[in-house]
Amino acid sequence: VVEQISIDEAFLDLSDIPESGENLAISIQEHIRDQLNLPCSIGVATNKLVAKIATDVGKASKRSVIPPCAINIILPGQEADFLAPLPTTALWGIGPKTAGRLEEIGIHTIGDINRWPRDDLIKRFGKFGADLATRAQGIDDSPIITSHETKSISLEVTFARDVTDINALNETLHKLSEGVGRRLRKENLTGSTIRLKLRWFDFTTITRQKTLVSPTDNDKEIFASSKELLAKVWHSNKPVRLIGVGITPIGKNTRQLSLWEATNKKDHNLLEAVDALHERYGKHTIIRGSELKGIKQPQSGVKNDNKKI
DNA sequence: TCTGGGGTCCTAGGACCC
DNA sequence: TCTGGGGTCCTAGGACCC
Repeated sequence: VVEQISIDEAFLDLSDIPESGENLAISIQEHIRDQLNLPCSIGVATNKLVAKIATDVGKASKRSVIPPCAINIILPGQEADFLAPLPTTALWGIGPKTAGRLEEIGIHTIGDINRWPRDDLIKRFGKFGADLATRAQGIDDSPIITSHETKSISLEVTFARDVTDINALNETLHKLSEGVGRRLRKENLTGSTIRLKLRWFDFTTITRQKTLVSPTDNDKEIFASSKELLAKVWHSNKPVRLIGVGITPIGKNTRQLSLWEATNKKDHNLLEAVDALHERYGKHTIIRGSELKGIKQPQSGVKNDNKKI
């Protein structure tokens, strides 16, 4: 039973395998080295929380050796003792802000959390405080989750130089909207809330969102909404550093009948055909002319691309 | 330590409905 | 017509993770 948690990390539930955790860890590490020629670190414990931290601690302790290939095993019953001396930030969910708040009341290590009255943690941090108290003891009964649904899709870019030109911003928005639409269709998903993200030149960041009447996977609709949101917040004297488009919440593509069904279907088929061309021959194979009205044609790639239709 | 490009989850306020 | 309670949805932002 495997839960992938990022591009290069996973939880494995080995409880039904008779072999010892240590032997399994050694053989997994060997296989990865032999077959992929890659280093990896492994933590073995009775739950995900402790296994993850065991990996981090093991990896850090072998940092001088390159590359780190640690195996760190925490025996049942040793969880709290293992965690006690570690800084609070070793715990999932404690970042710089929360660590700062804990420091203020004299909590520096996970052991300190453990000694602190649970009720007071709850008073200060709410539900999160209760969680903290439990996890500081090394208790975690969260299950291994083998599949997860996509909950949102977003794309964003940071400009090399801050942008004030609304046409340039719209052009970027258009490309991002296409990218988001493409991913939706690829995963056979639709979303109903379009979110615009803007980072101004001074690094302040805002988001603006709009919920559609019905879910979509259509570039045009995503672009229209994000463009509308941008128009509401854009100031000619406020340079933009980053712009992004996202969609949420996500549902399975249950194409519902609507008054515009015929148009919708045609549009959808067209987009899927374009997706297929892009996938097969590259991004500039085909460009939608009608949507580029009033928007400068993208410069990159077009010049040397004789496949453009 | 910071930046960048993804994500997730939580909170809080407001609108709206019954 | 007004008040109050409860629930849901939407919006915006923040903290955190890899």
